Parts: sequence; C-alpha cells; structure tokens
Amino acid sequence: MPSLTSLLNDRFALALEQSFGEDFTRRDPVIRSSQFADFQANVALPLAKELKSKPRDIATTIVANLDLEGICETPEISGPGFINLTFTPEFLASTLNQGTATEVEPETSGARIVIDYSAPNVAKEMHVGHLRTTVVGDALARTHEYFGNTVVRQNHIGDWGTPFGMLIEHLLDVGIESETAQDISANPNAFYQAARAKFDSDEAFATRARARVVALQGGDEQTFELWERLVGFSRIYFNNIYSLLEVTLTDEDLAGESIYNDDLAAVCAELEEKGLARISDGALCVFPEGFTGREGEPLPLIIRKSDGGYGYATTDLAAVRHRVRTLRADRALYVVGTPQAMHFEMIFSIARAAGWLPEEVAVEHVKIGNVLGDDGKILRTRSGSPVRLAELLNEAVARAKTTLQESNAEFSPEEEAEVAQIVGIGAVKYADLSVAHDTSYTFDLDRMLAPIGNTAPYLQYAGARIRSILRKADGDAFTAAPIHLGEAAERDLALAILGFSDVLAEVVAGSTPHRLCTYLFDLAQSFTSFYEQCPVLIAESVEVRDSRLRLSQTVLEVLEAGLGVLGIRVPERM
RNA sequence: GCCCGCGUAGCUCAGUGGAUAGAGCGUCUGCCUCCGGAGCAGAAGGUCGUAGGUUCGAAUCCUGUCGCGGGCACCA
Repeated sequence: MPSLTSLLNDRFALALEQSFGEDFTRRDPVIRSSQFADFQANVALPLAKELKSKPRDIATTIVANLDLEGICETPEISGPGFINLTFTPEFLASTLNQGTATEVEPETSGARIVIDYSAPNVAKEMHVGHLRTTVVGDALARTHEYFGNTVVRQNHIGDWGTPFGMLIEHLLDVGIESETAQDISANPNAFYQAARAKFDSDEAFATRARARVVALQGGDEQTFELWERLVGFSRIYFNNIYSLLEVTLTDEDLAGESIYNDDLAAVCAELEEKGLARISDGALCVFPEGFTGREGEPLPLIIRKSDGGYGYATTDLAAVRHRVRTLRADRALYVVGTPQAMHFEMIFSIARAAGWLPEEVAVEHVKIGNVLGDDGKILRTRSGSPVRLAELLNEAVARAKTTLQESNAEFSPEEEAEVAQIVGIGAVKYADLSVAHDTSYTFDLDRMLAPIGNTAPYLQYAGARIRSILRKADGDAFTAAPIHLGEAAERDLALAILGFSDVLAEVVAGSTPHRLCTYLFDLAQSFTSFYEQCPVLIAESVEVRDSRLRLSQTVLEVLEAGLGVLGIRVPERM
C-alpha cells in the first residue's frame, strides 16, 4: 500500500520546485506527521528564513502549483503558512481497492539488524525489569522482520563471571542430580540466595568459590561441565517464561557473556596496540574523551581488572566487535535499561575509536525506563524483593479468566484458558509497549487489564467483534466487492487504515513501538465509531453490505498485523 | 560536586519548531426494539515547574533556576 505521506510529499516537492526553483526540492518533507483526520500541511517552516517570512504568500504560491487532482479537495489556506488538505472519498476508496493495507513498501528494507534484548541472568529469577526489555525487544525484532529486514536476535545472558564460582560449588554441595539443583529451572532465586548466603558466611566455601572461578575461566574441563549443567537448568527456566510470554527468543539466540571469553585478551591487546588503553592503578583502562568522574578527572572504562580478570565492559566491547565483524550488522539495537546509558556511550565511543564500529553502522541504546510501584519507587513486593515475573504473568492470566467468566460468552474450559492467556499476556505486553520505552512508568495490573482505554483488551475486543461479523457474513463473496465510502465514519476509517505503512516505517526508524500502539488504538476507535454508525450485515443494500464487510475485514487485517508485530494475538471470541 | 534524563488536566501518559497543546482513566450528561454495551456520543477539567533568550511562530531549541529520578574506578 503506498504511503500517503510520501505521495503528498512528492507532490509538494514538485510544487515547491515550480514555485521557487530547484533549491527547494530537497527540503525536509512537508508532511511529517500522519494525522490523517483534518490533514494539515505546514509549508512555512522550510522556507521562512530564505523568503523573509511571508508564510501566507508562500502558501498561496505553492497551492497554485500544487496538483492534487483526484486526490484531495481543493487545498485551502487556513492560516499563515497552513494548507488544509482533505482526501476525496473516491481516492481513498480506490487506494483501498488497489491492494493490501498490510503490505509494506520494500524500498528501505533489507538491512541486517542485530537486536540485543532480554538478557536475564543464569540461576536468577527474571523480574519486571526483564519484562520490558524482553517485550520491547521482541516487538522491535518482529517489526523489523515484518518490514523486510533481517533480524539477528542476541540474548546476552549473564552466564559468566564471579558468581559462577559460588554457584558451581553450591551445585556440588547439594548434588548435581538433586531436587534442589533441578529446582533452578522453576525457582532459581532459592538456589542463588542459598549459594550467596553460604558465600557470605562460610569462609572455606568462599575460598573454594574463588578457586572455582579461576578454574572456570582457565578452561578446566570438569568445571566447564558443571557450568553447562547450571546454564542448562536456567535455559529451561528462561524458555518457560518466554513461552508463557510468547516471545520469539530461542536457544539459538543465546549469546551470553561466556561466548566472548576467548576474545577478551585480544580486545585488550588491540586497544593497547592502538594506544587507546593504559594501566592506571593496576587496571588496564581506556579513557574515552568527554567522560569525567566525581572529581572532574577523566573517567576510565576498566577493561582488565588489577587482578587480571575481565568485567562486563570488555565483554561489551567484544560484543560490538562480534556484531559488526561476524554478524555483519548494518544497525545494532541494545534494548537495555536506562541506567546503563553512560556505559554504552563509552563502549560505542571506544568501539568507534578502535575502528570496530565503522561510521556506516548505526548503534543505538534503546533505553528501557524503570517499572515503578505506586510509591514511585522501583517495583518491589511488600517484603522488598523484586516482583517475580512468573507470578505476575500468572496473575494477569488469572484475572483475565475471571473477567471472561463474568462476561456473557460461553466458553469451553479449553477455550477459556486459551483466551485468558491471549488477553492476560497481551494486556501486560501492551502496557509495556504503549508508553515510550525510555520513560519509567507506574505498574498497575488493573489498568492494563481494563477493557476500556488504550489497552490490549480494548483492541482485542474490536478484533473479536469484527471476527464475529465476518463469521456471520455467510461466505466470502464480499472480498471481491468494491469499497465505497459514503459516510464520514467510513472515510475516517479508511484514512486510519491507510496510515499503517507510515507508522510502521516510523517505528522501525525510531525504535518507538508506542507509536504503533497509539495508531492501533486510534484505528480501533475509528472502527467502533464506524460500527455504531454504519450497520454492516444489515446494511440497506448488498453493495453497501459487501463494501462494509470488506472495510471491516481490512481493519482486522491491520489490527492483527499491528498487534502481531507487537507480539499480541487477537482471539476469535472474548 | 559533576554528568544524563524528567517535570504537560485530579491520575496515567502522548506530543517530529507550527494553527485554539492531545489521548485514556476518573467525574458529569445522554444512548441497548437494531450486526457483541468489554461499547458509543458529548461536557467539564491546562499560566506545558519557573525566569529569561532565539524565532514570523516554542511544551519542543538555548541559558539560568527550583524539584524529582538515574549515573559517576576494578559488580553487571
């Protein structure tokens, strides 16, 4: 489906050239936002400075040269520099009749996008903090794929480093085949906390743990096998959560810290060779330009600790290198919490300086804001521990089920469970996606599951309603019928449908899934409004009925595609 | 102390230098003889923290200031 904004911008570029000469054809697009209702074009901005600010005259000149025959009503100058455009129903209808609304123009797609998201820790519980990076990252991955890009998912799990000494020793203590060990895959925190407690209180254990870290990093075979067992238990846990969340991550996407172990020495050596790293207080450090610490002194990124060990900074540098060199990224997204902002600025800056990150490769820290409790602090349970993700998701599904039971619809137990899953999980994911990813937001399960407002259930309900209509439509002869847009509500709905490709491109360009949420909510509202005003199945004629059926079906396609790239399903009934 | 981010309706949040700053929730008023009322139509509600500056035009850009959050040497 052609993008309405690019169509208009082409026409405007032509009019600008005819009005003021070639210099103005390569200006910024005139139409920037996709506010299709009361389409407004602002033409003053790119010209004001050169033309001594006579916006109304400029607009008049442009309108005189603007050819929108068959697309819009006569353009109207509605203020200084403002041109009002209204699409004709015929143009909208014929555009809809031409093709598929969910089709994407392949011009800008085809890039390789590496997306780093989720990143839980081995032998640790996932909490709400992981929820957002997982959900947002997965939505971005799906959106890029839908858009036609190749996505390489990277789940940068915490599977390496000092905690593994104590975890492995604890595993040996409780027995590799013991129930306690198996329990990691269901309840990892218990295991981790037990190991931690022993490490803090038992000096002999702590000594063993430290020795075990050395053995692990030194490549000791038996230690490595124990480590693999631990990771294996956790993998089961991760996959259970991912499956509950309906997230696309698989074992093939696992790219934990451990895989960079063999690169760390080389990373350090290369930085030293290039004169970027030097020893400071016994540690090998890089001092990237523009970063200062507490006393205004240059701030180091420590790439090799004074004890010879490596920290996460080195791992992240190795990861950048790997993503460009081996994974051949055109663009890399790091869907990671906001507190890491400075860390990644330093990493990216050093990677550029070291030549690992060429100019043409874009890297982006997609900052994930904190999830807060209603006290405005990071969400925790009453006892002060982070909220367990599994519990939270089960609660959402349980509440969705209760709502279903209170509704009029009759469900079989299987169907009820299925729909509760779709709605409950969809609600949580949508809540994470519908606010800008970098702002922190207040967690409120009741609001997420509300059937009204900008929530997943509202959108799903609109979809289920359309499905209900289509089920009763008795055949699909209407799919070949032409769409006519007689009513204002129909025209508004058509305009909403045609905004899909623009929004999708915007989400891909700016990593902003919440824009898609806003769009879909607006679309669903346009549909319910249309639904109230325009009878579909009981329309006055077969022609109108078929036209409206097809319009409804198109809305469903867009809703499903849009929610689909967000990782949310539309139930058959709810 | 320095750096980064935020401050928009009672609440939760959008807002890409453009018109009279928008949604949702909550509140209030209407609407089921009719395809699914988990809905729809409408109303009230704002000195965009604050003081300056740039601009034809500022919630948006710049400077100061107040408040909140986060970060700042061997954890990740």
